[in-house]
Amino acid sequence: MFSSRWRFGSDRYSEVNLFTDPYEANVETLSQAIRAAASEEPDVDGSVLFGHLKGTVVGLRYYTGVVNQGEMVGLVRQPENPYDRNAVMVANIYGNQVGHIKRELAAAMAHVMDKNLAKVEGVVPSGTKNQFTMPVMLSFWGKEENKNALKNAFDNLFDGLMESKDGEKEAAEAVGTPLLPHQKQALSWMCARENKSALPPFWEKRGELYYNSLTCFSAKEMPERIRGGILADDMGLGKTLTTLALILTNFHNGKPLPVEKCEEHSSPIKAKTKPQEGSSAGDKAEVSQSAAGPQCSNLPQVEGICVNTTEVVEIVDKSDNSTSKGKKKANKRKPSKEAPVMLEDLDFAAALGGSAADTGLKKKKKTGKKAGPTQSVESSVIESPDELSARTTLIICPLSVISNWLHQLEQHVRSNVKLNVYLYYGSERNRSKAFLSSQDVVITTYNVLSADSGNKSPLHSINWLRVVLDEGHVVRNPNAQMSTPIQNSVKDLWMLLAFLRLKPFDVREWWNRVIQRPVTGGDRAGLQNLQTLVKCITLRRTKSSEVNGRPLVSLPEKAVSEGTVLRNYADVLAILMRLRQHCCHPDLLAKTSSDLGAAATPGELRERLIDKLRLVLASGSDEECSVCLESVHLPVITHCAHVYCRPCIAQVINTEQEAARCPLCRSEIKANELVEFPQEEMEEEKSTNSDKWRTSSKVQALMGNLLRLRCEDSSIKYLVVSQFTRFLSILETPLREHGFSFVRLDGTMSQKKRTQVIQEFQSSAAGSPAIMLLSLKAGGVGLNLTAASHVFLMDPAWNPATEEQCIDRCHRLGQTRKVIVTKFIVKDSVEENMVKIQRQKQDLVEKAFGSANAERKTSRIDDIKALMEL
DNA sequence: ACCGCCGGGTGCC
DNA sequence: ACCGCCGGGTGCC
Repeated sequence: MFSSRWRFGSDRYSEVNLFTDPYEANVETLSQAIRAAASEEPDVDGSVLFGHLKGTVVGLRYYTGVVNQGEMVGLVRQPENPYDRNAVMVANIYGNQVGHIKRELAAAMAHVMDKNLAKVEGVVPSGTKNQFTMPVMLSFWGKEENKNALKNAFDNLFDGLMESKDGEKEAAEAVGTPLLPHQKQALSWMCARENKSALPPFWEKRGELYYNSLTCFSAKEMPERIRGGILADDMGLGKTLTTLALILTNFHNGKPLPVEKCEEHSSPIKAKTKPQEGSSAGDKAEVSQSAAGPQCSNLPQVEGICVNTTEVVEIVDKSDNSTSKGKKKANKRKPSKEAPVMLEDLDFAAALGGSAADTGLKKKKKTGKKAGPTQSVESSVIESPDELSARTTLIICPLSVISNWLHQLEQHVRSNVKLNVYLYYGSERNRSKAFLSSQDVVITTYNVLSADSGNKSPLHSINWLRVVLDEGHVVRNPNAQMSTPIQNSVKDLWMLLAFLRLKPFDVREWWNRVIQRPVTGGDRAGLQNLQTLVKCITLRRTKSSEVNGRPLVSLPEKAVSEGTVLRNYADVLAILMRLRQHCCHPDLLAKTSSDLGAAATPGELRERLIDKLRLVLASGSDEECSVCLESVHLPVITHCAHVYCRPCIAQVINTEQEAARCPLCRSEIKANELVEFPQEEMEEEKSTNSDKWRTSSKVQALMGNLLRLRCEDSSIKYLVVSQFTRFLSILETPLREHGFSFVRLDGTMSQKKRTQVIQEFQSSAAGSPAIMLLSLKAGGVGLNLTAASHVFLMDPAWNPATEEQCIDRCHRLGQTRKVIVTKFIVKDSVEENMVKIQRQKQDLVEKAFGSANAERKTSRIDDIKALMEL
């Protein structure tokens, strides 16, 4: 037999036996009791409203009890329930069972109800006709002194729910840009990470002790809670915007940053690189009046640690695969259904923490601290001015992204919102602690941070509200030696965890013993633990992630902004290509819109990819396919702007069963997204660009040589070789002008035409062509051009072997003369570096004979590094 | 429940 | 295949 107690209203009705006789006389009594309870002030005994929580009633189909919209329901503990000793039964006002509180929530409520921490009321706001589940709004009432105990109980019991990553949160009004769904998710998650104070991963409460299930360590004191996390989204998903939204939305306990609004349309951002003249009194004027100190009594105040923070958000670009690509298995329990619970739970926590909880005021006349009815919530949170220290968010980032932060602040903060932003940079930076801590945002760089170390540094002595580490991978252990990428990643991770002060892994020894060594030793459990750990504190989405069944970003963005300069090396190639073209002749520069970064529509993207492809193809250049290592055949370009032979990349896509990735940058690639060069444009390309002919230094150098040599010996024949067929076209003009007879051989010609041209050139008859304009990669092996004894290489190739081959076409059996090769290299240009690289390659081939081909795989990227002198 | 979750059937391209 | 993927069975506490 169940004996249950209504925990409703006043104590008079606290003991009602629901189950002895549910359908008889008691019904009347019970409903009367409930009505009486509802009409009565529940706080006659001094109870206050702790907060609201939205829950779910499940199992409706098993019971007959019905509820009307807006009706109250009874919540009855069922400690004897054979399925769950935490069960909380839901009954309508007649005492008929409606269903049960969903299991996870019931666990929390059972604790609260059994410990008598609060009385719980339930109202069903909607969905009363639902077949399976219905929502229920729960409110918690209790004695002021129980508030903290209740909060702790919920924090721990909701540990699992809290980490739900599926909830969304709207940004504060001050954020002018609407957030995308995945950004709202990130905001929700970041707020939760900051506001909640659940136990860190692997910690649980066992009786009076706190126990770590990994280290088997137990402590009387609660382990320090970690209030930050790692937002490890892919590039281009809006980490900066989301972080700005966080700064404005979650000033404290889920409340937005109190910001001053001004009428005029002045720039909201006052990023002051120059220190303010005048005294600290002048500095004080920067503090807006409504900038009340937060209630930070429950925030840990730690002194003397390198980075002194209460709340930390880390932003890294890509967490390493070893940690983020966890086995699906570990994903077993994803409480997505609980998302609304979590959101409500946030409000609940805010209500618990807030001294003048607005929800409370609505229903109750609040006793004690009297808040005037016209007083706004913002003005009611003003606290002592010495708490100002926790107002400021410190953003640390590489120098190169400072402008991005400032720009995004400008762009996304409403223009009528006055946000104090200070750029803590440059020798004249204002080091006043009072000034800095009066700012809303202080931005600085890692270099300034390390230069500013020591006691005098304000960066280290201010109690920041939160610290944001942008490009977190920059934070590295300075003692770290070169090691494998995986080991480095695990080390990086340790740095981040230590920064977050995740006990006990902030102590290196524990980290090594429990995580690092097992993981590097290939221990499965170790890896599992690492994954669990990272998953607890990390939110990571890729561009292929989906929100509500839709991809995070539309296609064009996917190809854009993918990675660093070297990773997106097609851009570098394109630039180098232009430099090389410019060395030959200014008109070679294809007139392209070319900036891949600005493509807005798939159509535009395609246009730009074709432009890029045009650059690469610009005549038989020796660009090679990274798959087959030969020059590209049937070239296609991926959305990440890398060029391959179509058959090669098709094979890659077919071989990788799941999502195929670009061999160069690991972006996801799809067969139907490969862009090829449209045939018509190929022709059109040829005809354009011949308005006015002009010369170039290489043209003049070549003509000078030819004219001089013609005087010396008119019987010599010449090969003029370039990678750029358009350059060959340009050369035709002065050759004709000076009466040279020439032929041309390039890759576009049919086999028949080639044979004809070669025969013409090889002929020793009088009037036969003296010059062949030859595209570097034209023609196959076996091309016999022994008639030529002088080769002009107009532009250097990446691979010396390509040039070698070309020279060999005339330097072969049948050649009677000494072959002379002339290379034209523009001084102080990219070409000089290319020649250097060619020499190094030659050396390499000579030293490591046979292994040259294996080396070639990575060589192009290394070439670029060398060219850039990286 | 127009879901999520589970476990069985199944398996190149 | 000690997988992934598919589709059917299923569903509170």
